[in-house]
Amino acid sequence: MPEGHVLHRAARLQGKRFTGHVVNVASPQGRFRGGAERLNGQQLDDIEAKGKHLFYRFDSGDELHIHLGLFGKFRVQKLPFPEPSPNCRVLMDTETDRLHLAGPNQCEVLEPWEAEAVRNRLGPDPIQNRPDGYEDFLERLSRRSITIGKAIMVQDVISGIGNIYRSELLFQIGLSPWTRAKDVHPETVKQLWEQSVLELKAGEKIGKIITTNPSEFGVEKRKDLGRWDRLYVYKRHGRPCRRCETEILAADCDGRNAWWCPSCQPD
DNA sequence: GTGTCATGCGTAT
DNA sequence: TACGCCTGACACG
Repeated sequence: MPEGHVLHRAARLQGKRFTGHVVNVASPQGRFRGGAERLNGQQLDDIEAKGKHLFYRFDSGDELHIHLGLFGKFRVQKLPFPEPSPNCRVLMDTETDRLHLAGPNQCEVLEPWEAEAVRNRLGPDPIQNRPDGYEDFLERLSRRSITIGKAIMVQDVISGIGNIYRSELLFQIGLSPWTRAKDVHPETVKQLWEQSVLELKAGEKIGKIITTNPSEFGVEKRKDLGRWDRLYVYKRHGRPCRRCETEILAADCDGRNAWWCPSCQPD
């Protein structure tokens, strides 16, 4: 169940094992017909993540486009390979390593221009953190007459943020999810962008979403935080705010729950 | 065993 | 706003 940090981490870790190798590609589940055969025997040149999307570039120019959706899961395996699960959509093998993918929302082979179109549609990615990232975000945001809580989940506005980061980032910068996107001051938008860069990069590094500060809990490292001490507001409705003790609220925001502190994040 | 929920997203109404 | 799609973990009987 991935937000952007998971895909960047996957690209980085899989890259170490698979790029530069000629790979065997198969689909035990059989729902990647035409794709597996087309990629089989090609060399994998590069893996790129943007937002929640992954692009595997092969030497013919073909790009394997994967979006995990809510359920998709990668497993990287080493010899001796275990039996693939029946719902395995893609198996990609080198001589020594195997990538096992199950349950993706999207899994398709694209021409380079098609893959480029997917990437161009997406808003700036905080983990890529390109120089024009903030301006691009601000510009895409200012066109939306929706709340900021909705807007940062729209992948065309900013890519990679999911439901956990939405609530956590807005709490961290003290912005109510119910503020209209157009009304957010550019300085606050900048803060939101910079906080996104910080948190998503941290998430990519450790492979977990942890937004709280360990020192607030009397421990040194994030990994020493208890399971329930890692987030400020996500799924903490009815519990006291970690900063001010006010009761955390939850409400549907664009079809999914958002959590916020009404005192730290006033409307 | 069955039911519910989840870090997502596209399409129809 | 509702539903379909993809799967696994967990709570409950």
